[in-house]
Order: sequence, then C-alpha cells, then structure tokens
Amino acid sequence: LHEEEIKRLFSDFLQRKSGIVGHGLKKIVRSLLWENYSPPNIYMDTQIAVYLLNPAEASYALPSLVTQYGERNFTIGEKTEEGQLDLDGGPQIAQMEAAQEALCASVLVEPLQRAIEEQNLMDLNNEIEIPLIIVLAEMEYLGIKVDLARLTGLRDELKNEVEEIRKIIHELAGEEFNINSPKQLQVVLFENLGLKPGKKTKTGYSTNAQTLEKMKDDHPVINHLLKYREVEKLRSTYGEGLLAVVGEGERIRATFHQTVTRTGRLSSDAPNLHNIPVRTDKGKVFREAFIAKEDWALLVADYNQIELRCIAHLSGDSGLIQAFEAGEDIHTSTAAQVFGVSPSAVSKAQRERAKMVSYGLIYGMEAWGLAQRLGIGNKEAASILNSYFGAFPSVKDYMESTVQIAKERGYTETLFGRRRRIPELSSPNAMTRSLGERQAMNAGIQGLAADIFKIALVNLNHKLKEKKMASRIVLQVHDEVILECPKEEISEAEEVTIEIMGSAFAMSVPLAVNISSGITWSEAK
DNA sequence: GTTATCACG
DNA sequence: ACGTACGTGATAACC
Ligand SMILES: [Zn+2]
Ligand SMILES: [Zn+2]
Repeated sequence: LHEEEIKRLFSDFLQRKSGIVGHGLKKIVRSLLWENYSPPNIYMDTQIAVYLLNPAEASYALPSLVTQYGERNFTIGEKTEEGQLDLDGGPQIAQMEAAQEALCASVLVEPLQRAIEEQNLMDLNNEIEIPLIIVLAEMEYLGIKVDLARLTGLRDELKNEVEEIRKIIHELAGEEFNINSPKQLQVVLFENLGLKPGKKTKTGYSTNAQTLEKMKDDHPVINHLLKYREVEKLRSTYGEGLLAVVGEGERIRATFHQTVTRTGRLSSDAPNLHNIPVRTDKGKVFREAFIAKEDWALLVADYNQIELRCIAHLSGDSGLIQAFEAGEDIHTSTAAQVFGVSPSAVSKAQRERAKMVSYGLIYGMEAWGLAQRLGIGNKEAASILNSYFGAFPSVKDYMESTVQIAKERGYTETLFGRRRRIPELSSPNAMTRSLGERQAMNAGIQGLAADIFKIALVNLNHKLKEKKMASRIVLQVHDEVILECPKEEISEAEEVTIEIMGSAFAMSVPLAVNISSGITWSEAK
C-alpha cells in the first residue's frame, strides 16, 4: 500500500458512520490535525464517560478503570519487557501499548454507555462533551500568537526590578536571605526584626500578602516585600513561564483539560492560560503580548455575570430576575434592594458590599465568612445577609433545598444533569460537613454556567465553519472566548458570537455578552 | 511529593 | 465552640 492509500483508508475509518472510540481522544485529534486529517466522528471517549459518571475519579488509568467498570473477567497482557525488545522493537512497543489501550477502551464501551444512560447523562455526553473534544483539540492545535519581543522585554524589565527590590529588602532587613523562602522570611520578620506575627499556617506564621498588608506600618521593609512578591510572581510565572513554552509560529499552545474539575469547568495547563493577569495594571501588560497574526485581530466576548444569572434562573427569584431584566448594573440594583435605598442613592461602599454578598452567594458563604471578607462584625454581616434574603427570598429557598437534596442523594446535579458526589456532606466533622454544603450550593451554579459556556463553544465553532468563515476560537477562559479573525471579518464574527453566546441556553433572564476587538488581548477588553 | 503563595474566573 | 468563602495551575523551597 502506498502512503496515500493508507491515509485514505485511515480517513475513512476516522469518519465511519458508527464513530470511533478512544480513551482521551483530544490528544489523538490534535495529532491528527497536525497530520492534516479532518476531525473524526466520535462515538465515545471512555475517559470523558468516566468523568461524567464521577468527576472526582482518582485516576483515569485504563487498567484500574477496566477493573472498576468492566464486566468480563479481563486481564491485560504482561507489560512489554523493554530490555527484551530494546534493540529492534521501539515501534513495536508503542504498537503493543496502543493495542492494549484500544482493547481496554473497547471493553469499557458497553458498561459505560449503559451507566451513562442509566444516569441520564446521554445528552450531556453526546451534545456537549463529545463535540467539545474537537473544539478544544482545534484550539490547542491553533494556539494563540504572542509578541515575542514584547514578552522578552517584559521579562527583562521585571528581572531588573526584582533585583533592585531584593537589594533594598536585604538592606532594610540588615541581612542577606532568600526572600522566596517563606521559612527564611519568617525568621527575619518575626525573630530577627521582632515584628508581631498575625495569622498562623500549618507550619508557622503566615507571610502572605493579606498578613503583610496589616503589618505595613510596623516596618519599612513590608511594603518592599509586597512589591517583591508581585514583581517576582509576574517575572517567574508569566515572564519566564510563558517564554519557555512559545512554539511554532510564535504561538503558545496550552492543553485544555475536560476531565479535571469537580464542577464541569475546563482547566488549562502547560501553560495555564486561565490565569493571565488582569486585575492590576502591572500584571495586565502581559495581555498586550497576546496578539493576532498580521492583518488579523482578536475578538473577545465575555458573559456578563453568568453565575449570578444562573442563580436567578435556578431560584426563579422574581426580584433578581427583574434586576437582570432591567439591565442596570446588577450590584447597584442589589445594593438598592438590600439597603433599602433608590439605585441612584447607592454609595460606592454599599455597592461594594452588595457585590461581596453576591459573590459569597455563589460560594455558599455563611454570615461568618462574609464578616471576614467585609472586615465587619458577625452581627452586622448576619443582618446584611438577612436583608439580602429578605429582598430575594427565593434565593434562600433555592440554596436550602439544594443542600437538602444533595444530603439525601449524596450528590448534586446541574440543570443539565451533570452530577458531583459530595461525600463531605456525611462527614462526622462539622467543618468538613459545612464545606460539603458550600460545595453543594456552588456546584449547581458554577456547573450550570460551565454547561452553558460549553454549549456556546460548540455552537460557535460549528457556526464559524458552517458560514465558511476564517475566524477561529483560539482561547477560552471559563466564561470568555477569544477569536482570531481576519480584519475584514471582525464585524460578522462579532454578530455571530453575540448571537450564539446569547442564545446558548434559554433562561428566565437574558444572557448578556460583552464584546470588543483589538490587535492584542489587552486592547480587546 | 508536600507546603505556601498567588494568578485567574 | 469552631472558623472556610467556590473552582483551578505554576513556582520555589524544602523534606
Ligand atoms: Zn464574565
Ligand atoms: Zn474575563
């Protein structure tokens, strides 16, 4: 057979009507794309099936899964002795392992499919997760372009800055030590300089930013330490870290994991493109290094307050729904209701507090946690929470029933049926139990937002191809998509993206989308 | 490998 | 009486 014939036959196999099965297919699809194959028709990814059945699965190693989910007695052949085949068998070993993997996956298909059906996870699997494999593989394959000169410049600047701050700190501390070592830093601060320690950690006294912030007035070195931490973080994680993974075409290609989080979200590693700085001006500049290729532009679309909208929809709270329908700033509307003033009379502080309450809600907070965050007393926090739930009573009902149902079943379920076991709910330890309650409240909210976002990704990718557009999704960050578009296609891509994201799921509140474009990720914000 | 810290949604 | 906001990943230090 000629190479061309082999390629054609393999293509036919990949497109077979009944679909292909594999374990962790995204990686294979990515390789196929590099070899110019079209994305395959997928029947099942056993790894994703297992994830849907239990998103907390400890390991996706096939032998253990076959033991756990397989039905027939099935033993995997002896692992190939490397020494034995070492001389001529490199490719043979790889073939053997691939064959074993295929065999394991095929053994798992039936029992997994049955379990997926039994737990009503068919739609989630077939309509969302399986199509998403291709979308993510294409994003990983494309990667996002970076401005190498800009990135190098940022790294160099930060390097110099770290060095300068290091000298000042050693001067002020009166000794040389490794500032990166929390252990050495503790000795310097709390023993040698005699400063008063604040919070404790497992092993000693905390030196984190929150603690240092409170010690600012105690010694001049503290401010420099805070600055050092900020700059060193940017230098090491983003300066050096990103430069080290720039690949072909001056593009960075991350891996997006579909079977990692307990809630249904995606994660990103090598590198993590989900935590590129944005909250501080100094960190934000790294987004200037993420760019579109020549004559193209980046389009950034972000769901507005998707998790709060999920709460509104799930709880059916008329007050919260109205607030979103009015289309005003949600934190201001909330503050007006909670503090009993007109929206125009809401102070900055009141808005900030309402915002904290709303975020706390997503995380299942209690009065105690809110008090810590707002730096107020337990009583005052409880009273704020009381007026919040007074204004939005159905939200309280929803939270309570969510926990109740989770306790009865031992797991939570999102609106799309995504399950998460929460064994913490039956822990003998009260602290662990309330952790479980917070996780239960959060899972339905974060999980629904993730499901909606995944639908948007699948639909958007499909629509771009259907319309024969050249624009492509190059990145996603939980509720935000970044497209790379030919400049002349920008306005069309903008229309399509807003339409697809806004209609991903029909809720009792609108799904608002913020969108903008530019040459860099920073500019498109 | 575990711990502390800190970047994001 | 107690004391944690939920979900991730990278880095450096240290055992
Ligand atoms: Zn958003
Ligand atoms: Zn965003």
